[in-house]
Amino acid sequence: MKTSDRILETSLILFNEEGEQNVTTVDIANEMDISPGNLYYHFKGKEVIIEILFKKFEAEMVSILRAPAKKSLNLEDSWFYLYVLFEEIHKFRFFYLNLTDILQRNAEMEKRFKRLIKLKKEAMEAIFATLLEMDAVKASPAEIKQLSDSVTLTLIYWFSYQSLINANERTNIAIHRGVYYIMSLIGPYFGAKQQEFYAACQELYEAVIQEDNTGFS
Amino acid sequence: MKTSDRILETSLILFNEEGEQNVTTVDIANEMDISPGNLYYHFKGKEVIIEILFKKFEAEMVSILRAPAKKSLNLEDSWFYLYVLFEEIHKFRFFYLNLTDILQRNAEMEKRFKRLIKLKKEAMEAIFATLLEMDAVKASPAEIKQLSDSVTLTLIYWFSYQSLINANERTNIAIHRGVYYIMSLIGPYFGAKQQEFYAACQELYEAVIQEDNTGFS
DNA sequence: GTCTATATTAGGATAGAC
DNA sequence: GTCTATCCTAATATAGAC
Repeated sequence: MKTSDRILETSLILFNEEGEQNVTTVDIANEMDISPGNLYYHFKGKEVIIEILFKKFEAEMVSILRAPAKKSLNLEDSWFYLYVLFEEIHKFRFFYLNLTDILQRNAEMEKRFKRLIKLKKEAMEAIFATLLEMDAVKASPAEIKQLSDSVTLTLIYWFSYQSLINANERTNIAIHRGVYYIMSLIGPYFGAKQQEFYAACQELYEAVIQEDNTGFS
Repeated sequence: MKTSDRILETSLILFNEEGEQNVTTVDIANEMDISPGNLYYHFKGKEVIIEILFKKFEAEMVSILRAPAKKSLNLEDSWFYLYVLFEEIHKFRFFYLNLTDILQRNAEMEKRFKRLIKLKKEAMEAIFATLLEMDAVKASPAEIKQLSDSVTLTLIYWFSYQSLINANERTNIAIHRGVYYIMSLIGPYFGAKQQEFYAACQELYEAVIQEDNTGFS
């Protein structure tokens, strides 16, 4: 594995674990057992590393977000899709945990991140449009807008919120909780048949959290 | 006005406007036309200033959050109460815009902030309990828990979210949007009569935002 | 209480040998 | 490509005169 790739990988791990602000270029170099000088040979500095990590994240996220527009998702697909989204965000969570600060420092990244949010909202609207067509969900256009907004907000801040409410909880559980939280935002708008699905998910959710907590998953 | 008070006041303003991390002790001193040395005569450093500001915020917030437990709020009161909460949070928004970082640096503050969130959630549950009793809202205990959670999350991250979605918007509008957003979370659980109130609020909301945008408010 | 001047430190960054 | 040694800068903090 090339040193430059290892730098990116190590940076991402450290940023996620310690918080971007608490990780210096020297920390990254130490973790890898290379010299700081070597790190600077590969990248101009920390800011550049962050930018490259952002571009990776952006590329992955865009390809995920384009999916619902291409192919209609049914209720089960949509549910699974939320897991994919949460996992992607968790993979680059350092970014979300210090959003204000990171974006304040980099106007270009700010612009692109905001575009990403717009995409997110549009993906949600596309999903709801499909669910509406299938009569899985019953809601007015205004309610759809509102729901998409709620889901988007939740996706952005879920892990921050969890670290306040359920600190040090396992990733899987945090994600389960997130998916279930979003489900219950949509709950009131489900059709009669989907209410059953929702209730089933509720049971599943309780079970999974129970299981995860006992450490047997 | 005493210098030490002016330091606190100026710090709060600068923190809110520029972001805490972008404001140094020298910046604060410059803004006040005093020397950095003078600032350090009054406070050991920036961290201490932040702690004192937090304690002020905490005291104000606790007294606000205790209100619903003491006195039952009807629907109109609850709506007004949200404004009060949003305004208080906005007054100390620098804190919320860099939560992860600030709390990471100060374990004591982290503990107390988390306690504050718990209080917030309890206040919400108290409100919903009252609305439930008055038949203004119809929801299961699980749904009440979920709603309180949603409202709490929204209160914490609303201004962060707004700065991503509607940057540089006027405070009043951001707060109106926030209150309306929360209303629409509760919307599906309103009783028939309250639906009317909700619809009226919706119109009011549109009007106020229109008015504010034209600059005539 | 307030100032000026200066010390300390940490993090970011570069030069030049190997 | 990698290392060692060193520099630069910004932010924090203190000493001592007034």
